[in-house]
Amino acid sequence: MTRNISTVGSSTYERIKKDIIFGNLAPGTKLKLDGLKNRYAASVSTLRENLNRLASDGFVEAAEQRGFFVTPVSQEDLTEIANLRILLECSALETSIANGDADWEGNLVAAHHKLQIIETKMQAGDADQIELWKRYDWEFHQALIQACNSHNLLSLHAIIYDKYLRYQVLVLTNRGDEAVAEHREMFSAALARDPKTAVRVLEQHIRLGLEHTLAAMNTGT
Amino acid sequence: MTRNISTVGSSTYERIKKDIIFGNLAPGTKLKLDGLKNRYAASVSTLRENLNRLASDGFVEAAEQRGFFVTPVSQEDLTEIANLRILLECSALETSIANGDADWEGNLVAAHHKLQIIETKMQAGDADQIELWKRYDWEFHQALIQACNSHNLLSLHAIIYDKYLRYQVLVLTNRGDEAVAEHREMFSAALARDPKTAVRVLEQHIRLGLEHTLAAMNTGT
DNA sequence: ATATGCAATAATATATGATATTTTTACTTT
DNA sequence: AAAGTAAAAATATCATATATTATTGCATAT
Repeated sequence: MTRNISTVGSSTYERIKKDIIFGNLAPGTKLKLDGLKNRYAASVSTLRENLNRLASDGFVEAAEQRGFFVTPVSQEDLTEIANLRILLECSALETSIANGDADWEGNLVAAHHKLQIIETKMQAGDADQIELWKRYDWEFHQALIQACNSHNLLSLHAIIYDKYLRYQVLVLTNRGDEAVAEHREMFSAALARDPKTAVRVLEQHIRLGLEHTLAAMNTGT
Repeated sequence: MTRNISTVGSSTYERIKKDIIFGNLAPGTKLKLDGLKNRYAASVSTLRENLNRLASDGFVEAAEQRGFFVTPVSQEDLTEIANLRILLECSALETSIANGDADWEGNLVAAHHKLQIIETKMQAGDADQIELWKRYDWEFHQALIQACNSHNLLSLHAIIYDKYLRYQVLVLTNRGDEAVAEHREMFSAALARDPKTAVRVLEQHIRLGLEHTLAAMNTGT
Protein backbone atom coordinates (compact mmCIF):
# COMPACT_ATOMS: atom_id res chain seq x y z
CA MET A 1 0.00 0.00 0.00
CA THR A 2 2.54 2.61 1.08
CA ARG A 3 5.92 2.74 -0.63
CA ASN A 4 8.32 3.14 2.26
CA ILE A 5 11.91 2.56 1.32
CA SER A 6 13.51 4.50 4.12
CA THR A 7 12.22 3.58 7.58
CA VAL A 8 13.58 0.61 9.45
CA GLY A 9 10.20 -0.80 10.33
CA SER A 10 8.89 -0.75 6.81
CA SER A 11 11.94 -2.47 5.45
CA THR A 12 11.32 -5.21 7.97
CA TYR A 13 7.79 -5.49 6.66
CA GLU A 14 9.05 -5.94 3.13
CA ARG A 15 11.63 -8.48 4.18
CA ILE A 16 9.20 -10.66 6.09
CA LYS A 17 6.69 -10.45 3.28
CA LYS A 18 9.30 -11.45 0.75
CA ASP A 19 10.43 -14.36 2.91
CA ILE A 20 6.85 -15.59 3.08
CA ILE A 21 6.20 -15.23 -0.65
CA PHE A 22 9.45 -16.89 -1.61
CA GLY A 23 9.06 -19.71 0.85
CA ASN A 24 11.93 -18.91 3.19
CA LEU A 25 9.25 -18.88 5.83
CA ALA A 26 7.24 -21.98 5.05
CA PRO A 27 3.43 -22.01 5.21
CA GLY A 28 2.17 -22.68 8.71
CA THR A 29 5.44 -21.75 10.43
CA LYS A 30 5.07 -20.37 13.91
CA LEU A 31 6.50 -16.87 14.00
CA LYS A 32 8.01 -16.59 17.46
CA LEU A 33 8.84 -13.02 18.37
CA ASP A 34 12.11 -14.01 19.95
CA GLY A 35 13.30 -15.82 16.87
CA LEU A 36 12.26 -13.01 14.55
CA LYS A 37 14.12 -10.53 16.73
CA ASN A 38 17.42 -12.13 15.81
CA ARG A 39 16.53 -12.91 12.23
CA TYR A 40 15.42 -9.38 11.35
CA ALA A 41 17.32 -7.39 13.95
CA ALA A 42 14.26 -5.49 15.08
CA SER A 43 12.54 -4.96 18.41
CA VAL A 44 9.43 -6.79 19.47
CA SER A 45 7.26 -3.67 19.11
CA THR A 46 8.42 -3.08 15.56
CA LEU A 47 7.95 -6.73 14.70
CA ARG A 48 4.46 -6.85 16.12
CA GLU A 49 3.51 -3.76 14.16
CA ASN A 50 4.60 -5.37 10.94
CA LEU A 51 3.10 -8.75 11.74
CA ASN A 52 -0.19 -6.99 12.28
CA ARG A 53 0.05 -5.33 8.90
CA LEU A 54 0.89 -8.65 7.29
CA ALA A 55 -2.03 -10.22 9.10
CA SER A 56 -4.35 -7.62 7.63
CA ASP A 57 -2.95 -8.34 4.20
CA GLY A 58 -3.46 -12.04 4.79
CA PHE A 59 0.13 -13.25 4.61
CA VAL A 60 0.18 -13.97 8.31
CA GLU A 61 -2.45 -15.33 10.66
CA ALA A 62 -2.88 -13.86 14.11
CA ALA A 63 -4.16 -16.56 16.45
CA GLU A 64 -6.14 -15.37 19.44
CA GLN A 65 -3.60 -15.55 22.24
CA ARG A 66 -1.08 -17.80 20.59
CA GLY A 67 0.93 -15.48 18.39
CA PHE A 68 1.50 -15.36 14.67
CA PHE A 69 1.79 -17.98 11.96
CA VAL A 70 2.61 -17.88 8.28
CA THR A 71 -0.73 -18.29 6.52
CA PRO A 72 -1.08 -21.93 5.44
CA VAL A 73 -1.64 -22.92 1.84
CA SER A 74 -4.34 -25.11 0.37
CA GLN A 75 -5.76 -25.93 -3.00
CA GLU A 76 -9.03 -24.26 -2.07
CA ASP A 77 -7.24 -21.08 -1.09
CA LEU A 78 -5.24 -21.05 -4.30
CA THR A 79 -8.42 -21.50 -6.32
CA GLU A 80 -10.03 -18.58 -4.50
CA ILE A 81 -6.98 -16.41 -5.08
CA ALA A 82 -6.83 -17.25 -8.77
CA ASN A 83 -10.51 -16.48 -9.25
CA LEU A 84 -10.11 -13.19 -7.43
CA ARG A 85 -7.15 -12.34 -9.56
CA ILE A 86 -9.19 -13.02 -12.69
CA LEU A 87 -12.01 -10.87 -11.40
CA LEU A 88 -9.85 -7.91 -10.43
CA GLU A 89 -7.25 -8.02 -13.16
CA CYS A 90 -9.67 -8.56 -16.04
CA SER A 91 -11.87 -5.72 -14.91
CA ALA A 92 -8.87 -3.45 -14.53
CA LEU A 93 -7.50 -4.49 -17.89
CA GLU A 94 -10.68 -3.62 -19.70
CA THR A 95 -10.83 -0.14 -18.19
CA SER A 96 -7.14 0.37 -18.66
CA ILE A 97 -7.27 -0.39 -22.37
CA ALA A 98 -10.12 2.06 -22.71
CA ASN A 99 -8.30 4.84 -20.88
CA GLY A 100 -4.60 4.30 -21.53
CA ASP A 101 -2.67 7.22 -23.04
CA ALA A 102 0.72 7.45 -24.71
CA ASP A 103 2.53 7.17 -21.39
CA TRP A 104 0.68 3.96 -20.67
CA GLU A 105 1.56 2.53 -24.06
CA GLY A 106 5.22 3.47 -23.71
CA ASN A 107 5.46 1.90 -20.31
CA LEU A 108 3.73 -1.22 -21.54
CA VAL A 109 6.04 -1.60 -24.52
CA ALA A 110 9.04 -1.29 -22.24
CA ALA A 111 7.68 -3.80 -19.74
CA HIS A 112 6.87 -6.35 -22.41
CA HIS A 113 10.25 -5.92 -24.02
CA LYS A 114 12.06 -6.62 -20.78
CA LEU A 115 9.85 -9.60 -20.05
CA GLN A 116 10.52 -10.98 -23.51
CA ILE A 117 14.27 -10.76 -23.09
CA ILE A 118 14.25 -12.71 -19.88
CA GLU A 119 11.77 -15.25 -21.23
CA THR A 120 13.97 -15.89 -24.24
CA LYS A 121 16.91 -16.52 -21.95
CA MET A 122 14.90 -18.90 -19.83
CA GLN A 123 13.67 -20.80 -22.84
CA ALA A 124 17.32 -21.24 -23.75
CA GLY A 125 17.80 -23.04 -20.45
CA ASP A 126 19.06 -20.24 -18.22
CA ALA A 127 17.03 -21.32 -15.22
CA ASP A 128 18.57 -19.24 -12.46
CA GLN A 129 16.92 -16.06 -13.62
CA ILE A 130 13.63 -16.97 -11.99
CA GLU A 131 13.81 -14.17 -9.47
CA LEU A 132 14.23 -11.62 -12.24
CA TRP A 133 11.56 -13.25 -14.38
CA LYS A 134 9.06 -12.95 -11.53
CA ARG A 135 9.83 -9.28 -11.27
CA TYR A 136 9.36 -8.61 -14.96
CA ASP A 137 6.21 -10.70 -15.06
CA TRP A 138 4.85 -8.54 -12.28
CA GLU A 139 5.88 -5.33 -13.99
CA PHE A 140 4.24 -6.44 -17.22
CA HIS A 141 0.94 -7.38 -15.63
CA GLN A 142 0.98 -4.18 -13.64
CA ALA A 143 1.74 -2.09 -16.71
CA LEU A 144 -1.26 -3.58 -18.49
CA ILE A 145 -3.73 -2.40 -15.87
CA GLN A 146 -1.98 0.78 -14.81
CA ALA A 147 -4.47 3.04 -16.59
CA CYS A 148 -7.54 1.58 -14.90
CA ASN A 149 -8.05 4.76 -12.93
CA SER A 150 -8.56 3.14 -9.56
CA HIS A 151 -5.94 3.25 -6.85
CA ASN A 152 -8.11 1.05 -4.72
CA LEU A 153 -8.32 -1.60 -7.39
CA LEU A 154 -4.60 -1.46 -8.07
CA SER A 155 -3.65 -1.96 -4.46
CA LEU A 156 -6.05 -4.84 -3.97
CA HIS A 157 -4.64 -6.41 -7.09
CA ALA A 158 -1.08 -6.03 -5.90
CA ILE A 159 -1.83 -8.05 -2.80
CA ILE A 160 -3.72 -10.75 -4.66
CA TYR A 161 -0.92 -11.00 -7.19
CA ASP A 162 1.58 -11.59 -4.41
CA LYS A 163 -0.56 -14.28 -2.85
CA TYR A 164 -0.84 -15.98 -6.20
CA LEU A 165 2.90 -15.66 -6.68
CA ARG A 166 3.57 -17.50 -3.45
CA TYR A 167 1.87 -20.57 -4.84
CA GLN A 168 3.83 -20.33 -8.06
CA VAL A 169 7.08 -20.20 -6.15
CA LEU A 170 5.88 -23.02 -3.93
CA VAL A 171 5.63 -25.53 -6.76
CA LEU A 172 8.62 -24.07 -8.60
CA THR A 173 7.62 -25.20 -12.06
CA ASN A 174 6.85 -22.89 -14.92
CA ARG A 175 4.59 -23.38 -17.89
CA GLY A 176 7.20 -21.94 -20.25
CA ASP A 177 6.35 -21.51 -23.92
CA GLU A 178 2.59 -21.39 -23.45
CA ALA A 179 2.76 -18.53 -21.01
CA VAL A 180 5.20 -16.65 -23.20
CA ALA A 181 2.74 -16.81 -26.09
CA GLU A 182 -0.08 -15.62 -23.87
CA HIS A 183 1.96 -12.63 -22.76
CA ARG A 184 2.57 -11.70 -26.39
CA GLU A 185 -1.11 -12.05 -27.25
CA MET A 186 -2.18 -9.87 -24.35
CA PHE A 187 0.39 -7.29 -25.28
CA SER A 188 -0.75 -7.08 -28.91
CA ALA A 189 -4.41 -7.00 -28.02
CA ALA A 190 -3.84 -4.22 -25.50
CA LEU A 191 -1.95 -2.06 -27.98
CA ALA A 192 -4.57 -2.78 -30.62
CA ARG A 193 -7.18 -1.56 -28.11
CA ASP A 194 -9.01 -4.85 -28.31
CA PRO A 195 -10.25 -5.37 -24.75
CA LYS A 196 -12.30 -8.46 -25.56
CA THR A 197 -9.33 -10.45 -26.81
CA ALA A 198 -7.02 -9.13 -24.12
CA VAL A 199 -9.42 -10.07 -21.34
CA ARG A 200 -10.09 -13.50 -22.83
CA VAL A 201 -6.39 -14.30 -23.05
CA LEU A 202 -5.72 -12.94 -19.56
CA GLU A 203 -8.45 -15.07 -18.06
CA GLN A 204 -7.10 -18.14 -19.79
CA HIS A 205 -3.56 -17.21 -18.78
CA ILE A 206 -4.53 -17.25 -15.13
CA ARG A 207 -6.83 -20.24 -15.38
CA LEU A 208 -4.16 -22.39 -17.04
CA GLY A 209 -1.64 -21.23 -14.47
CA LEU A 210 -4.03 -22.27 -11.74
CA GLU A 211 -4.50 -25.74 -13.18
CA HIS A 212 -0.78 -26.10 -13.64
CA THR A 213 -0.09 -25.18 -10.05
CA LEU A 214 -2.90 -27.32 -8.65
CA ALA A 215 -1.53 -30.31 -10.55
CA ALA A 216 1.95 -29.67 -9.21
CA MET A 217 0.59 -29.44 -5.66
CA ASN A 218 -1.01 -32.85 -6.09
CA THR A 219 2.16 -34.61 -7.11
CA GLY A 220 4.18 -32.68 -4.54
CA THR A 221 2.18 -33.61 -1.45
CA MET B 1 -10.32 -10.25 8.99
CA THR B 2 -10.07 -11.99 12.35
CA ARG B 3 -13.04 -11.94 14.68
CA ASN B 4 -11.47 -11.11 18.02
CA ILE B 5 -13.97 -10.18 20.64
CA SER B 6 -11.86 -10.93 23.68
CA THR B 7 -8.42 -9.29 23.61
CA VAL B 8 -7.96 -5.69 24.66
CA GLY B 9 -5.96 -4.74 21.60
CA SER B 10 -8.47 -6.06 19.13
CA SER B 11 -11.32 -4.29 20.81
CA THR B 12 -9.34 -1.09 20.41
CA TYR B 13 -9.01 -1.88 16.73
CA GLU B 14 -12.75 -2.26 16.40
CA ARG B 15 -13.43 0.93 18.31
CA ILE B 16 -11.10 3.07 16.25
CA LYS B 17 -12.45 1.58 13.04
CA LYS B 18 -16.00 2.25 14.14
CA ASP B 19 -15.13 5.83 15.06
CA ILE B 20 -13.67 6.35 11.61
CA ILE B 21 -16.60 4.80 9.76
CA PHE B 22 -19.17 6.68 11.80
CA GLY B 23 -17.38 9.99 11.54
CA ASN B 24 -16.40 10.46 15.16
CA LEU B 25 -12.91 10.71 13.78
CA ALA B 26 -13.31 13.00 10.80
CA PRO B 27 -11.54 12.35 7.50
CA GLY B 28 -8.02 13.77 7.50
CA THR B 29 -7.76 14.02 11.28
CA LYS B 30 -4.26 13.68 12.67
CA LEU B 31 -4.15 10.69 14.97
CA LYS B 32 -1.72 11.72 17.69
CA LEU B 33 -0.57 8.81 19.80
CA ASP B 34 -0.82 10.82 22.97
CA GLY B 35 -4.39 11.81 22.31
CA LEU B 36 -5.45 8.30 21.38
CA LYS B 37 -3.84 6.97 24.54
CA ASN B 38 -6.39 8.83 26.63
CA ARG B 39 -9.31 8.34 24.30
CA TYR B 40 -8.95 4.57 24.04
CA ALA B 41 -7.11 3.84 27.27
CA ALA B 42 -4.45 1.82 25.55
CA SER B 43 -0.68 1.95 25.44
CA VAL B 44 1.32 3.35 22.57
CA SER B 45 2.49 -0.11 21.49
CA THR B 46 -1.06 -1.43 21.29
CA LEU B 47 -2.25 1.66 19.49
CA ARG B 48 0.51 1.52 16.93
CA GLU B 49 -0.25 -2.12 16.24
CA ASN B 50 -3.84 -1.33 15.52
CA LEU B 51 -3.11 1.79 13.51
CA ASN B 52 -0.87 -0.32 11.33
CA ARG B 53 -3.64 -2.83 10.78
CA LEU B 54 -6.05 -0.03 9.95
CA ALA B 55 -3.49 1.44 7.57
CA SER B 56 -3.29 -1.88 5.76
CA ASP B 57 -7.06 -1.95 5.52
CA GLY B 58 -7.04 1.59 4.18
CA PHE B 59 -8.96 3.34 6.94
CA VAL B 60 -5.86 5.13 8.14
CA GLU B 61 -2.92 6.59 6.30
CA ALA B 62 0.59 6.14 7.63
CA ALA B 63 2.73 9.11 6.60
CA GLU B 64 6.44 8.47 6.38
CA GLN B 65 7.74 10.01 9.57
CA ARG B 66 4.76 12.10 10.48
CA GLY B 67 2.41 9.65 12.09
CA PHE B 68 -1.11 8.53 11.27
CA PHE B 69 -4.11 10.25 9.73
CA VAL B 70 -7.69 9.24 9.13
CA THR B 71 -7.87 8.47 5.41
CA PRO B 72 -9.36 11.49 3.62
CA VAL B 73 -12.48 11.25 1.51
CA SER B 74 -13.03 12.35 -2.05
CA GLN B 75 -15.56 11.84 -4.79
CA GLU B 76 -13.00 9.94 -6.85
CA ASP B 77 -12.30 7.59 -3.97
CA LEU B 78 -15.99 7.00 -3.38
CA THR B 79 -16.50 6.22 -7.05
CA GLU B 80 -13.65 3.72 -6.95
CA ILE B 81 -15.05 2.10 -3.83
CA ALA B 82 -18.54 1.82 -5.29
CA ASN B 83 -17.24 0.26 -8.48
CA LEU B 84 -15.18 -2.20 -6.51
CA ARG B 85 -18.17 -3.08 -4.42
CA ILE B 86 -20.17 -3.74 -7.57
CA LEU B 87 -17.41 -5.92 -8.96
CA LEU B 88 -16.93 -7.99 -5.82
CA GLU B 89 -20.47 -8.19 -4.56
CA CYS B 90 -22.08 -9.00 -7.90
CA SER B 91 -19.60 -11.74 -8.60
CA ALA B 92 -20.12 -13.19 -5.13
CA LEU B 93 -23.89 -12.94 -5.47
CA GLU B 94 -23.96 -14.90 -8.67
CA THR B 95 -21.88 -17.74 -7.24
CA SER B 96 -23.78 -17.66 -4.00
CA ILE B 97 -27.14 -18.07 -5.69
CA ALA B 98 -25.76 -21.01 -7.62
CA ASN B 99 -24.38 -22.72 -4.51
CA GLY B 100 -26.65 -21.71 -1.65
CA ASP B 101 -28.24 -24.52 0.35
CA ALA B 102 -31.13 -24.59 2.81
CA ASP B 103 -29.02 -23.01 5.54
CA TRP B 104 -28.20 -20.15 3.23
CA GLU B 105 -31.86 -19.64 2.36
CA GLY B 106 -32.92 -19.71 5.97
CA ASN B 107 -30.34 -17.20 6.97
CA LEU B 108 -31.29 -14.97 4.07
CA VAL B 109 -34.98 -15.05 4.92
CA ALA B 110 -34.18 -14.10 8.49
CA ALA B 111 -31.88 -11.26 7.46
CA HIS B 112 -34.39 -9.82 5.03
CA HIS B 113 -37.16 -10.07 7.55
CA LYS B 114 -35.22 -8.10 10.13
CA LEU B 115 -34.21 -5.53 7.57
CA GLN B 116 -37.80 -5.13 6.49
CA ILE B 117 -38.99 -4.51 10.03
CA ILE B 118 -36.53 -1.72 10.59
CA GLU B 119 -37.15 -0.22 7.17
CA THR B 120 -40.87 -0.09 7.83
CA LYS B 121 -40.23 1.73 11.08
CA MET B 122 -37.96 4.20 9.38
CA GLN B 123 -40.43 4.86 6.62
CA ALA B 124 -42.88 5.71 9.38
CA GLY B 125 -40.52 8.44 10.50
CA ASP B 126 -38.58 6.72 13.25
CA ALA B 127 -35.25 8.22 12.22
CA ASP B 128 -33.08 7.40 15.21
CA GLN B 129 -32.80 3.76 14.27
CA ILE B 130 -30.14 4.48 11.68
CA GLU B 131 -27.43 2.62 13.57
CA LEU B 132 -29.56 -0.49 13.68
CA TRP B 133 -30.62 -0.10 10.08
CA LYS B 134 -27.00 -0.01 8.99
CA ARG B 135 -26.39 -3.23 10.83
CA TYR B 136 -29.30 -5.02 9.29
CA ASP B 137 -28.44 -3.70 5.84
CA TRP B 138 -24.97 -5.17 6.28
CA GLU B 139 -26.33 -8.47 7.52
CA PHE B 140 -28.69 -8.71 4.57
CA HIS B 141 -26.05 -7.98 1.96
CA GLN B 142 -23.71 -10.38 3.66
CA ALA B 143 -26.34 -13.11 3.82
CA LEU B 144 -26.90 -12.80 0.09
CA ILE B 145 -23.30 -13.59 -0.79
CA GLN B 146 -22.50 -15.93 2.07
CA ALA B 147 -22.58 -19.05 -0.11
CA CYS B 148 -20.07 -17.75 -2.63
CA ASN B 149 -17.50 -20.27 -1.43
CA SER B 150 -14.63 -17.83 -1.14
CA HIS B 151 -13.34 -16.66 2.20
CA ASN B 152 -10.93 -14.37 0.41
CA LEU B 153 -13.71 -12.71 -1.52
CA LEU B 154 -15.88 -12.35 1.57
CA SER B 155 -13.19 -10.63 3.58
CA LEU B 156 -12.27 -8.24 0.80
CA HIS B 157 -15.94 -7.43 0.44
CA ALA B 158 -16.33 -6.76 4.13
CA ILE B 159 -13.66 -4.09 4.00
CA ILE B 160 -15.01 -2.46 0.86
CA TYR B 161 -18.49 -2.45 2.33
CA ASP B 162 -17.23 -0.61 5.39
CA LYS B 163 -15.44 1.97 3.28
CA TYR B 164 -18.60 2.53 1.30
CA LEU B 165 -20.57 2.79 4.51
CA ARG B 166 -18.35 5.60 5.76
CA TYR B 167 -19.44 7.74 2.84
CA GLN B 168 -23.08 6.93 3.45
CA VAL B 169 -22.76 7.99 7.06
CA LEU B 170 -20.84 11.06 5.99
CA VAL B 171 -23.73 12.52 4.02
CA LEU B 172 -26.33 11.17 6.40
CA THR B 173 -29.17 11.02 3.93
CA ASN B 174 -30.92 7.85 2.87
CA ARG B 175 -32.66 7.00 -0.34
CA GLY B 176 -35.58 5.46 1.51
CA ASP B 177 -38.38 3.82 -0.45
CA GLU B 178 -36.34 3.14 -3.55
CA ALA B 179 -33.70 1.23 -1.67
CA VAL B 180 -36.34 -0.71 0.23
CA ALA B 181 -37.87 -1.89 -3.04
CA GLU B 182 -34.47 -2.88 -4.37
CA HIS B 183 -33.80 -4.97 -1.29
CA ARG B 184 -37.07 -6.80 -1.80
CA GLU B 185 -36.33 -7.43 -5.46
CA MET B 186 -32.88 -8.81 -4.71
CA PHE B 187 -34.32 -11.01 -2.03
CA SER B 188 -36.99 -12.49 -4.29
CA ALA B 189 -34.62 -13.01 -7.18
CA ALA B 190 -32.11 -14.75 -4.93
CA LEU B 191 -34.69 -17.14 -3.53
CA ALA B 192 -36.04 -17.75 -7.03
CA ARG B 193 -32.47 -18.63 -8.05
CA ASP B 194 -32.50 -15.97 -10.71
CA PRO B 195 -28.92 -14.67 -10.67
CA LYS B 196 -29.34 -12.41 -13.66
CA THR B 197 -32.10 -10.34 -12.09
CA ALA B 198 -30.47 -10.35 -8.68
CA VAL B 199 -27.17 -9.11 -10.07
CA ARG B 200 -28.84 -6.47 -12.21
CA VAL B 201 -30.78 -5.07 -9.26
CA LEU B 202 -27.74 -5.19 -6.99
CA GLU B 203 -25.64 -3.28 -9.46
CA GLN B 204 -28.33 -0.65 -9.81
CA HIS B 205 -28.77 -0.56 -6.05
CA ILE B 206 -25.13 0.37 -5.58
CA ARG B 207 -24.95 2.66 -8.58
CA LEU B 208 -27.97 4.70 -7.46
CA GLY B 209 -26.56 4.83 -3.96
CA LEU B 210 -23.32 6.17 -5.38
CA GLU B 211 -25.06 8.91 -7.34
CA HIS B 212 -27.13 9.82 -4.33
CA THR B 213 -24.07 10.14 -2.13
CA LEU B 214 -22.05 12.02 -4.74
CA ALA B 215 -24.88 14.52 -5.10
CA ALA B 216 -25.07 14.98 -1.34
CA MET B 217 -21.32 15.55 -1.18
CA ASN B 218 -21.65 18.30 -3.76
CA THR B 219 -24.26 20.28 -1.84
CA GLY B 220 -22.49 19.62 1.46
CA THR B 221 -19.08 20.98 0.53
C1' DA C 1 -0.04 -48.42 27.98
C1' DT C 2 -3.28 -44.67 27.86
C1' DA C 3 -5.40 -41.05 29.90
C1' DT C 4 -5.81 -37.35 33.46
C1' DG C 5 -4.18 -33.67 36.27
C1' DC C 6 -0.82 -30.46 37.79
C1' DA C 7 3.42 -27.99 38.21
C1' DA C 8 7.14 -25.73 35.68
C1' DT C 9 8.33 -23.28 31.69
C1' DA C 10 7.84 -20.50 27.70
C1' DA C 11 5.48 -17.14 25.01
C1' DT C 12 2.24 -13.65 24.35
C1' DA C 13 -0.19 -9.22 25.22
C1' DT C 14 0.24 -5.02 27.13
C1' DA C 15 2.36 -1.14 29.45
C1' DT C 16 6.15 2.12 30.56
C1' DG C 17 10.07 4.71 30.12
C1' DA C 18 14.19 6.12 27.41
C1' DT C 19 16.71 7.87 23.24
C1' DA C 20 17.65 9.54 18.64
C1' DT C 21 15.63 11.71 14.86
C1' DT C 22 12.39 14.40 12.51
C1' DT C 23 8.45 17.78 12.27
C1' DT C 24 6.25 21.52 13.69
C1' DT C 25 5.90 25.84 16.01
C1' DA C 26 7.36 30.22 17.58
C1' DC C 27 10.39 33.84 17.44
C1' DT C 28 13.85 36.81 15.65
C1' DT C 29 16.11 39.13 12.09
C1' DT C 30 16.34 40.94 7.61
C1' DA D 1 6.38 39.63 4.25
C1' DA D 2 10.11 36.37 3.88
C1' DA D 3 13.72 33.73 5.63
C1' DG D 4 16.28 31.55 9.06
C1' DT D 5 16.90 29.55 13.46
C1' DA D 6 16.09 27.94 18.17
C1' DA D 7 12.78 25.52 21.10
C1' DA D 8 9.14 22.29 21.66
C1' DA D 9 6.48 18.39 20.26
C1' DA D 10 5.87 14.06 18.14
C1' DT D 11 7.42 9.98 16.04
C1' DA D 12 10.09 5.67 15.49
C1' DT D 13 12.45 2.47 17.77
C1' DC D 14 14.19 -0.08 21.56
C1' DA D 15 14.72 -2.40 26.15
C1' DT D 16 12.56 -3.96 29.96
C1' DA D 17 8.81 -5.30 33.21
C1' DT D 18 4.38 -7.72 34.48
C1' DA D 19 0.21 -10.33 34.16
C1' DT D 20 -1.95 -13.75 31.62
C1' DT D 21 -2.22 -17.54 28.81
C1' DA D 22 -0.18 -21.78 26.30
C1' DT D 23 2.71 -25.46 26.17
C1' DT D 24 5.47 -29.00 27.92
C1' DG D 25 6.94 -32.66 30.96
C1' DC D 26 6.11 -35.56 34.61
C1' DA D 27 3.66 -38.01 38.02
C1' DT D 28 -0.42 -40.37 39.22
C1' DA D 29 -4.43 -43.04 38.40
C1' DT D 30 -7.12 -45.98 35.35
